[in-house]
Amino acid sequence: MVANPPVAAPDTIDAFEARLVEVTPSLPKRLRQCADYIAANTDRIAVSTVAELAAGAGVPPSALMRFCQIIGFSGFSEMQRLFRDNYAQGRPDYATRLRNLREMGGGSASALLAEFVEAGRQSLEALAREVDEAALNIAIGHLAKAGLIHVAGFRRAYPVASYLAYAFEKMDIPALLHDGTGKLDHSHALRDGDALIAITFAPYSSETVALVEGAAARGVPVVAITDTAISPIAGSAAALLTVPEVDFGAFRSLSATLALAISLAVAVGTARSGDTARG
Amino acid sequence: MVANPPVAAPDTIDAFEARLVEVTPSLPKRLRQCADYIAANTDRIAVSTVAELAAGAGVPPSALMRFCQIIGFSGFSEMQRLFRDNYAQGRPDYATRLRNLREMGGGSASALLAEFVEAGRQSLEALAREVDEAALNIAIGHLAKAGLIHVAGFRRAYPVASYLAYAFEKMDIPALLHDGTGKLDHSHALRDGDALIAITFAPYSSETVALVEGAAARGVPVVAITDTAISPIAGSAAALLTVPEVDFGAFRSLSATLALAISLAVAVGTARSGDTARG
DNA sequence: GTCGACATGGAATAAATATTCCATAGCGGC
DNA sequence: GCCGCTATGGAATATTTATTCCATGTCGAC
Repeated sequence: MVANPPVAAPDTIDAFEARLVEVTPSLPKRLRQCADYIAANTDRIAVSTVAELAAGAGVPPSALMRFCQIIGFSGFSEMQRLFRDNYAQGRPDYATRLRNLREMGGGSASALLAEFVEAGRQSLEALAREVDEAALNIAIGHLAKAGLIHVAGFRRAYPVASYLAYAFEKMDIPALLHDGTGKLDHSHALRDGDALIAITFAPYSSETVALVEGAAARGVPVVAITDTAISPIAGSAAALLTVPEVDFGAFRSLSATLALAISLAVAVGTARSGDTARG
Repeated sequence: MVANPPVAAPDTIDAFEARLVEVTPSLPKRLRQCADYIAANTDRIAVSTVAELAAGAGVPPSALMRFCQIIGFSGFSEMQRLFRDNYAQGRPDYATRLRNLREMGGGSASALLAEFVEAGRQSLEALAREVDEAALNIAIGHLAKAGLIHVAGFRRAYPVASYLAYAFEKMDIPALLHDGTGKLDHSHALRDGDALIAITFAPYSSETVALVEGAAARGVPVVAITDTAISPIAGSAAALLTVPEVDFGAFRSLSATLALAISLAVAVGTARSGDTARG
């Protein structure tokens, strides 16, 4: 066979589909089957083997290999890589980003900004997709009927905590920000009927963990805003809200965390003013 | 090793997470790293190799294998099969999900969250489009050579200010957060060679405006992060960074402001460490 | 009907990937 | 400080999976 004209491999899903449409009409039977099956099952490419897809299409593996090459890939693996990379909605190509951060000398500040904007955007989208609505409603329930809402978050969680405290204050909801000023221990301020919102991300601050455990031990409900279900504060939480935030080493965008926090605050405000109006 | 008690391999994602939560606390260092990374990246399991995940977690592949077995799987492949099988249920794309959340109705937390997420996203996109690169570079220039960086922002700008202070601290850059604790006036701390980052939005806090004017009068360069070019601090600023933040209700998302702030901080950190290395 | 060009399937091979095993390092109890 | 345990990293091996190659089949042109 003469070498194909050097068709570049598609580097986006859109390019892939365009190429698929382009070549399909001229394909012989078996390759046509491949094209049809692949077109109808693009979502399986990332998680299947050649053998599985070939079986699904009703062709031998070698036919599928030829198909991949006709599309422009060197083989199946290259095609699969395209789909796997694109699947990682929420954190595409972490390695590239870290490199961008390191190579700031070469890049401009606005390139750096673009990276953080992108990280924030993806964090927000992931939050919308993955938010646990049930947990959110449970959290609101606890906070709406709390006497005093304690808010705790240190280090990188502190901006979130302070924003929550600000929002509660604006809405005339009794809230106390545990900020560690003067190394005072505010934990004695927790009383029956109160509630605690704790925000912490790995590496988890020991103050926050201790406060959460103290609250849980006293029966004060804890709303935990954290990164994973295995966070040390997850076990003590009455409502566990995990935030899928894209993280560059030390710096997380906080976009998703803040969006969740402010939604929570406003929902609590609404619930409370409803109660007040009614009562 | 004696055979483990026959722990059945989790057969759903939920069972997997439950098992993860159960075993994590008793895990030694390396295996804990596996658990943490896996918990934070469950979505990558289906499309990654052992080697990739192990690298992400910062452990050798054999550690990750042990981890899989502790969870109850025969090995990595079995764990991956669970995630690949569950992968098919295509996640709704962002637009669809957003619509679903919004349709939850007026006061619901989900609907609020959808609005705040969308506000944040639009703010970020607007920032990427409209950022004043020249001003950003000027700001970085001033901050990179400042002796001490003062950070001021009150009320709703305070989360941004505190995040900046945190970021600077992480990078060993001398910075002082003017937080108004104890109503002390830190303005006497401004010295020649310092710089000030001031963040304020309408209605502009008088403390911030006063601090900016004081700094400008002494020749201390001011980096202003604000909402419009007619902000009261715009006139005194050496570098004016306006952030097109979309408000929803009474609260601003801060997503764009934080993205800008963290970019600024990292750029300054890079510029400074470059100078140090060179000097 | 024969020839040639292309398509096809399957088996052989190459490559990637998972998995096991073992030597050693670290840590706690004595 | 020594002993025994567990954790660990890396290299060897097994397994799976992708890829190539070739013998055979199919179809159309003459």
